[in-house]
Amino acid sequence: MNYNAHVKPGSPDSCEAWQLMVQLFFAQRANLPPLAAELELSPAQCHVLHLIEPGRPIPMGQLAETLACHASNVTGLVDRLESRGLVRRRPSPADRRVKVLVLTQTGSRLRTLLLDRMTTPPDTLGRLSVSEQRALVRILTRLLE
Amino acid sequence: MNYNAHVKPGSPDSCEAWQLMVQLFFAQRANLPPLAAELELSPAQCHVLHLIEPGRPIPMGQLAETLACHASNVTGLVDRLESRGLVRRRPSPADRRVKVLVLTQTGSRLRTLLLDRMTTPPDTLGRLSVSEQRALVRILTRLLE
DNA sequence: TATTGTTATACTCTATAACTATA
DNA sequence: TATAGTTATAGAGTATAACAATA
Repeated sequence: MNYNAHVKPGSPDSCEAWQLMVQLFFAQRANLPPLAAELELSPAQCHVLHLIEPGRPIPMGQLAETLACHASNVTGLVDRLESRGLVRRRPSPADRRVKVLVLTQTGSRLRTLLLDRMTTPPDTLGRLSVSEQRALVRILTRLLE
Repeated sequence: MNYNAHVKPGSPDSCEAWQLMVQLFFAQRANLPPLAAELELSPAQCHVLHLIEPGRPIPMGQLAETLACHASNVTGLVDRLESRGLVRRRPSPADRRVKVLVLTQTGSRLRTLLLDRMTTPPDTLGRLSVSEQRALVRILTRLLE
């Protein structure tokens, strides 16, 4: 029998840190629906809007891959965003099978509003010292590499 | 005209830190469905399982509040978890309108498995120094207060 | 009367399978 | 043949409104 079967990789400190991250993730998960509803968006639509950067068309397939969902979902998701005038499908010049997504001006404005609301830090973050806030920025930057 | 209407509260550093957090949140949002599918759970069911701690019965209404969703969702969510033998509804002794949720032994084991997988830190976290990992633990702890 | 949870309904999200157009 | 996206279908997640049981 392999007694190491359930030994988790990672140092004790990194495990402890990630446990706290998971707490934050679930808290944020509950946070998104009400925030999205204020903008008359669903959480999934927020995710899509977050991923389409202004001036950076993205193929639908790449969106499906980043969302880790089936391509058929993206069709409906984009249908609804397009019917609201937030995004547009454009044929890709390189490969006529591919459709790329671009934000409309309305979509771009709503995206800015969304990100502005989402990235407003909670009060607890303001209670950290400036040096702690900078340490957090440095650490998170490396986590996202 | 109020030119401060769109000025975001929080120091520049805390805003920058929270922008990075939002990046992590969306990355994790895409991460959950495949992880949940391995355990034959949905993301929402994972959230519920995370919130029901073993030996700590929780009223359905409180679950709805923490999930920030309507009470009627919890009915269906719990229906499916109960039909799989993961949780049980129990009448509350204090108020007969209230039903509290408890994990079954199977549910408790699956919850442990879920949290174990979710809290396994990504490789990028292991690349931080031990002192950085400890700083992160200290900071996240205060964020969650 | 107010509150907890359920039911009925409608819409969105999601995966699977079959399809169309293009490569 | 293989790939990108769509359509059809079914099940899960979600909100609203009406309801039953209890407070």
